[in-house]
Amino acid sequence: MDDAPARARRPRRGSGAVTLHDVARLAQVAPMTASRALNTPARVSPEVLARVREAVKATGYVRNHAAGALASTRSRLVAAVVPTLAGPVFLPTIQALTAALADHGYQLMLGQSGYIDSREDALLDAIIGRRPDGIVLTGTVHSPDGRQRLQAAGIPVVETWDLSPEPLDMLVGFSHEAVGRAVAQFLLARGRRRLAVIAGDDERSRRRHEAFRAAAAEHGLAELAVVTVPAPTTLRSGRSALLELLRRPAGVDAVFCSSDLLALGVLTEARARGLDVPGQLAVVGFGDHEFAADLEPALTTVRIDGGAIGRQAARFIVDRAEGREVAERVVDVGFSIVDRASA
Amino acid sequence: MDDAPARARRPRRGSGAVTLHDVARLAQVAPMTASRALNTPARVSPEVLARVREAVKATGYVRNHAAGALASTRSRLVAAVVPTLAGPVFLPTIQALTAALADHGYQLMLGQSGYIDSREDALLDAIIGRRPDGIVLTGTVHSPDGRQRLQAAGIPVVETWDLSPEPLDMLVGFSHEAVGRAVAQFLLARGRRRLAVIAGDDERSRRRHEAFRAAAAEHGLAELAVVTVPAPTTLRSGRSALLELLRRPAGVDAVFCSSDLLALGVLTEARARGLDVPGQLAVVGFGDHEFAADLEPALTTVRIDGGAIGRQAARFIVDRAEGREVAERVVDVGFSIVDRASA
DNA sequence: GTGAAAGCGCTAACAC
DNA sequence: GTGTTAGCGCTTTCAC
Repeated sequence: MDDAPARARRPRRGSGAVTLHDVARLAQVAPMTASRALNTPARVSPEVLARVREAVKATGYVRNHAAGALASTRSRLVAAVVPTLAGPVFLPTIQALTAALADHGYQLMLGQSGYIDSREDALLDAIIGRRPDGIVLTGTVHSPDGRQRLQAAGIPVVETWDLSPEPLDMLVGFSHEAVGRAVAQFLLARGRRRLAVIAGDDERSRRRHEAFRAAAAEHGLAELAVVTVPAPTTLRSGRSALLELLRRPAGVDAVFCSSDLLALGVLTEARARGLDVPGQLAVVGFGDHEFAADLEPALTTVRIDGGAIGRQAARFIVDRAEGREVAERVVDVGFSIVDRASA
Repeated sequence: MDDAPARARRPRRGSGAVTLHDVARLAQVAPMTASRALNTPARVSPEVLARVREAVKATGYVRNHAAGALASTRSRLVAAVVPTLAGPVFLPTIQALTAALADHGYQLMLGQSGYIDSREDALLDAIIGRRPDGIVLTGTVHSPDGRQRLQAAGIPVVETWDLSPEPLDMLVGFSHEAVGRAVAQFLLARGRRRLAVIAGDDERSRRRHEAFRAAAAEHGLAELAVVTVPAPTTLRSGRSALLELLRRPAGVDAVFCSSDLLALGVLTEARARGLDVPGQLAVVGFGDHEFAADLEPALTTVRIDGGAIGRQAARFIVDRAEGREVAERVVDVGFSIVDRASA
């Protein structure tokens, strides 16, 4: 008695799934009322609410978010872009972000920008096309065109893991320069003089070791041994980097590695060559990866609270999406040097 | 001269962004033609194609996938569910999956099911609500209700990292039982007799070590020392598990760990106590994590090609989404024991 | 508190 | 090859 005759005229499209209309009909209310019962239960009478809920159960209805997103221009989808998932660095952030968003009914879309700029732009377009309620960037958008498109899209953006001077929009991170300086001072204070750096060839670790170098120079140390390894960093490159360092005639008594994995490589290679850590060589990592505390010797490293970054990013996005203007758009989560046995 | 007067009557809704209509108007074609120019360029005349492309550039148009999804009932969104991102086990799979899907214009949605069943069901609903073109499960859906809803939704499902006897739909994995047997035989063939297992307390590693135990029993070994550690496994729990093993009076000359991280913990603790590996203790890991080859001693482990699992899962989903029926719904990617120094 | 009407931006189906 | 029409399933707006 409903749309059966209409169906004869036109072939059925759509998914064939239960719709809100079906629920509404069963509950004997208007579709709009059913919608309200699900979204703002407080604005609906208890009896109607009960009937609708029953109908939902009876039909096995699951809302179609795509339709809702189209009508309301709120997708409750948040995109996260990482350079790559390979390094473990961003994992805690992504994990916390996913969880925090889920708590508010938001879902995470993941994109890997890789190291090719053209892919990054394509990814950005794919993301914007989905009209997410927010975009979380771990890593930077390189192309000016990409940055421009992001701004034009009017989607809230959170940049993370950095404290760039000109944020696109919102920002949660820490100062890589401050890390570099702090580690240099830490090592200097312990009497180390022949400093070295093993750094991934990415922008941020470059900035850390530049600051490290500058701080060392201020203390009268001219020479800094630097080995650059390709990102993402691995245990293997840590091993071979130490080998390279040891070949240098000047010698080395402290290494600052741009990741804990690299540091583990250094530890491994040092042991293989009978080099005493920290006696002959102090080793400092970066990230305070879960395994750092339990290494032999326990790894001195720079602790970054990746989870906090993810949670703050989620807060930023959700606040914006719910229409709350965020007062402070930049959050510095800081860092700390965890002083363990290796240095 | 177009809809300006209409706008006066009703307040403007929508996002205010450039729509396909705007592009079509500028290119002087019907919206449908503009749509075709973007989706099936081959079915449009070269001149029209050029005009549309120009209009896209001029306006900075980015398609609204949500609208497209609603109209076409194809979201080009694929959901992936992992128990947690914490362990590094599924990373290569997720990474390969994300990349392979992106190559075909699909985007990944990530969900963490955690270890709570109610959260899993909520997650499933959130996912189904987005009407993804496919769902990739790493780990199992536990609740019968959840499995039921998944099937009812009619969304292609790929279960991974396992070879369950009753797949929901499609499957790509390997046999955990076969792994357990193979490792037991490997160790037995090398003359090890006092076998031990350090296993995460998840379903699969339980099945690996059950098979391991059975194979050992077949060879006349009655006793098997087992230490169970909470998932996700860590280096620390590897260290303390070895400690516990060493306390047993029977002694141990070989350990099969349910992850490489656990094995690294065992290696670390063994060294701290002056225990020779592989002389006094053979150590076998699981996963062939990137660092395994470069440990000291290099870790003998079970290699699983996580990337291949991800790529095959992507192939399954994309094939289905494009309407190609997949002939073989189950793919066994197998495994291999990488024979290195630690055993 | 509830309902009717009018789209959100796109594409399937059918003509021409 | 191109255009017209009619929705996809939901929510906004406005009236009651």
